[in-house]
Amino acid sequence: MVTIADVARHAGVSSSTVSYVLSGKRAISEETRRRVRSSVQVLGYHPNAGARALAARRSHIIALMVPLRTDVYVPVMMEIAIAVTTAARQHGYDVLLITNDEGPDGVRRIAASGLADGLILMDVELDDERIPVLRAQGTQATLIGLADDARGVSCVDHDFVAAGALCADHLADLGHREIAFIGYGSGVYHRHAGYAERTLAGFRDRAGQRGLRFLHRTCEGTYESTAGTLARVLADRPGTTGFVVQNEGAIGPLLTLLRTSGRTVPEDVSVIALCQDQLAEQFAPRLTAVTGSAQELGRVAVEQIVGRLATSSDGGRPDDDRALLTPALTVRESTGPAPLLP
Amino acid sequence: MVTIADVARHAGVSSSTVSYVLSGKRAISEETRRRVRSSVQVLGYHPNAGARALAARRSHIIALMVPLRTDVYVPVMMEIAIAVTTAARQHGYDVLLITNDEGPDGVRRIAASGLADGLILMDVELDDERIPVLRAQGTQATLIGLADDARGVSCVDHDFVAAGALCADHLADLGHREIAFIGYGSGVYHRHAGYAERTLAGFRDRAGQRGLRFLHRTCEGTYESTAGTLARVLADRPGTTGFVVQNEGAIGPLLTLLRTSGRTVPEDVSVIALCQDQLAEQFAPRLTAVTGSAQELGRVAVEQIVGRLATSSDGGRPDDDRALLTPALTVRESTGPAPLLP
DNA sequence: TTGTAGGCGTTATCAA
DNA sequence: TTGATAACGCCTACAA
Repeated sequence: MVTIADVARHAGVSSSTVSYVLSGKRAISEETRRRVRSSVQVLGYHPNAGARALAARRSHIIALMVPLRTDVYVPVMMEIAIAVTTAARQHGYDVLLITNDEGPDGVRRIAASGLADGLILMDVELDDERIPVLRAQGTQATLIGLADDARGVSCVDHDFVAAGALCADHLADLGHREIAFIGYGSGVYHRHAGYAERTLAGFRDRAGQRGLRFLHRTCEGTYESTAGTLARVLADRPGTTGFVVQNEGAIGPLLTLLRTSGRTVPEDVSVIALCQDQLAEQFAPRLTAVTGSAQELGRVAVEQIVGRLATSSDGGRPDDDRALLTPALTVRESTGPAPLLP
Repeated sequence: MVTIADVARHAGVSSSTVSYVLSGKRAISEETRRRVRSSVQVLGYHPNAGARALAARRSHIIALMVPLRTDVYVPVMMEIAIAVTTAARQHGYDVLLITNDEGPDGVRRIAASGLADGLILMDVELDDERIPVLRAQGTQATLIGLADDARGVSCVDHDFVAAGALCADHLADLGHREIAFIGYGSGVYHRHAGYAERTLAGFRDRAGQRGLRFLHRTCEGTYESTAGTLARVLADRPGTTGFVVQNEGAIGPLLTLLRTSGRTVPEDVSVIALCQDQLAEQFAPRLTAVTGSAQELGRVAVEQIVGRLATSSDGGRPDDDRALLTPALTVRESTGPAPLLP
């Protein structure tokens, strides 16, 4: 292993000079800097992470706590995790992956051991046990999602309320009057998953303002479940001409079932999805969709935690930021003007 | 921060005793062990990770390098990542997430800094640049996937050859004689992605042995692409009664298109998928599928790397293990006896 | 069975 | 602008 002392010897300077060249924390003559840099290159020196963490009292690691549960749409989680990792690297941080099932103890372990300088928590519940722990330990953290009491942490999430409203507006603009909202399975709502409840609330409010009649039905995301849901919808409201789908697994079955039942999209019924663009593009017809960027979510989360870490290590008290990312509507082939009344 | 010295004082012993109680590396009287354990509890002591890594010259961290690319089916990647994380914790390791785009330099950085004790590489290419780096640095590693020259590292992967053979056997057993193999996009084969090539090879060989006629067609996994692929298949081989699909995105479209074209599954044609069981269950009819366990893959990868680390820190030269996980066939509703000749 | 003490590689303070 | 040097917290060989 090549150490800072090796580099110092090779460059003919003291090890502290090497350290300062690398950290940029004090003025170094051009000549010395050059020599040191070159020695670092030649010897292939990389500072020992443990020693650095010990001396500087910062590990330059951010822990990312991901859900084990898979009722969340997994590709989105992964996209966020990768965005976090990429963004973190750009700020000089590495990312430690830990799973939700470690719970509050996991948070304690990571913080108390100094393994990570801060945490990013995914799949946050409104009343999340980990948040008090963070406050108690004075650990810097960012939540992806919203919580009831988020004092002492930062938050970032998609603006699901706006996303729901966008769906209502788009269908209303096209003249639809009877809408069905196909949501996630009932378990998701019972857990009070923020994204599901807030989307629905945003849709409901805007639908009310625009004079839409609508009903909301849960759906497990399998073919059978979707078939059952659709049958009930059409029985309860035969005049339904617009569908909002917030359930990745239900999209394919829904399109198939509509076709089977003799309804053409978008001439007879319009379908708008709340899902990734990539997924929306996969169907026929390609789906009009409301989307939030997972990449952006990860990037903002990293910026928040890095900001908190910086001000806290400068002795300051970080602001509790709250960021809501604006969703975007992309109109494709699955929505069109409401059919004329028969 | 509570240190080992705090615990020692609280328990009325020396800090080395605390260390030994925690590591179990020397005999400790029952009484002392009890007192130390209780002090650890009371004070909420967690060993400082940096100090530990520095002194013991092991970080107890495994780095997991994941692909940025998303033409791999993402949920599987995530499942592996989570399985790795969970399994690693059971061996006392944490997992550092790094992305493929760091390339060989990333491997160098992680190894030279001592940030991680070993690496697990996903999405390995046959001629992967990172492998020589690993050998050069003497870094312990496990590949998920196979490489041409894997000396100095361990490997684990699904037995895709066996998976392909299982598909051929199942359809042959049911009396099918003309089969179409719907694969991934051509880019995947041009990259010589092992899983794609090996599955095809396994299928081809067994198909030959069993006297099946078959053709292989690439497919991008969109609706349009699947439609084009299917049209060509049916034009080239109107007598096709069996479909093997190794492309998650093409499954839904294929089923829809078969139905649209008046073919009933499984009475007219049989469909067998190479995909996760969870996905296979989502369609109607539920799909007969050949599956490998992502969880198992992650678990074995961790066991391999932990094993390597153990023997190497004991001064030994680790074996280069090569594990192939046997896939399983689950018969569901999408395959049945070949129709009688008209 | 337990304690003492040196060292792991960096950072950062204090001098020069 | 640069150099010594004392922490940082833990592990482990050596002593007792």
